[in-house]
Amino acid sequence: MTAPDPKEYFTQYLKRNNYRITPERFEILEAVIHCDGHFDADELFLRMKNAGSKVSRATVYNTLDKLTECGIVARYRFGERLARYEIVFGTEHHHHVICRKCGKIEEFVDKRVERFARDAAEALNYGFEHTVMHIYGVCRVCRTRKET
Amino acid sequence: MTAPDPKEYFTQYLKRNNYRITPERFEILEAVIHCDGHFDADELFLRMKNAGSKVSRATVYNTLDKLTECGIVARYRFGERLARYEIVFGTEHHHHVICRKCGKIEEFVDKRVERFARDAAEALNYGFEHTVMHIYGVCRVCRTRKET
DNA sequence: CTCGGTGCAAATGCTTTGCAATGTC
DNA sequence: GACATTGCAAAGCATTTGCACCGAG
Repeated sequence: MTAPDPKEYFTQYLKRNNYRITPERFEILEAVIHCDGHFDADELFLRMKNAGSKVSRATVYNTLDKLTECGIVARYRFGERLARYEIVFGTEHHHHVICRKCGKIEEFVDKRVERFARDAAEALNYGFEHTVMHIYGVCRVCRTRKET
Repeated sequence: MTAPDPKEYFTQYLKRNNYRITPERFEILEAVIHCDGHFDADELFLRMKNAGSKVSRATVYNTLDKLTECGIVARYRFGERLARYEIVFGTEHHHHVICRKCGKIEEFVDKRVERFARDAAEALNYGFEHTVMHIYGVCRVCRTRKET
């Protein structure tokens, strides 16, 4: 059901929408594939720059938009101003638990979340697309340091 | 269980944390109480300014932080850079369904969501604080206009 | 050859900060 | 009186944009 390879999938997506196939776009996709966990746009840009890439910040932002549009990566806002990204191509749909003290983010998968979301969307007559659930709390480590 | 009046509650909160009781803070709380639905910081600032208030933007931001900390208002990021706020004092805990085309935001209450979030947090050994669920879809109106 | 894409730097927009003046405790 | 809070303007930060050049189709 999902294409076997994100590069292949991205190529199809670009063609289907009459976007151009450029080396920069694939260089960025390659870098994204090698990120694990969450990353932000500037972090990705700097990592690529340090690795000798010549792509510009603007192109990184532009390409992350395209990758988000086609569902290869997901964009999150964890109550911050900056956007965080994550590859979701070929992975199971999951949600996040965030520590309000140290910012650590953990993931969990539970099919029920999507069911709730779908029910709510239908009840309000929306065509469901996707849902984001963030759970905020304080992790075990931060709770044992007992200040504030 | 909740205090009867947000002003009273805010006063207690400020005292408890050795923050000062200033007229600006209560002027802002008053304005927040008269907002219905979601609003952003600048919108609130401008509304107050037009109504003749002398409070500064900085104080509006500062006070919204305090109101968020003590749970009188909630701060959301609906995938945008700006933060949106809403009074939640004395209201039922609810979630949001957002139209990806026109940006309309509707609310829904589902007790299962919070129960579920609590379980998930505990399973990962987090002290649960709160949860945010955003559901993205396309509203009835936007679906009937059938272009992209 | 035509436009969409790129790199750069400057601009934008939301939010925060520095600092001197003010007002709460 | 001490020090948190205020107002103002300037700074900050993530992101977007304008524009001249480049290269994919």
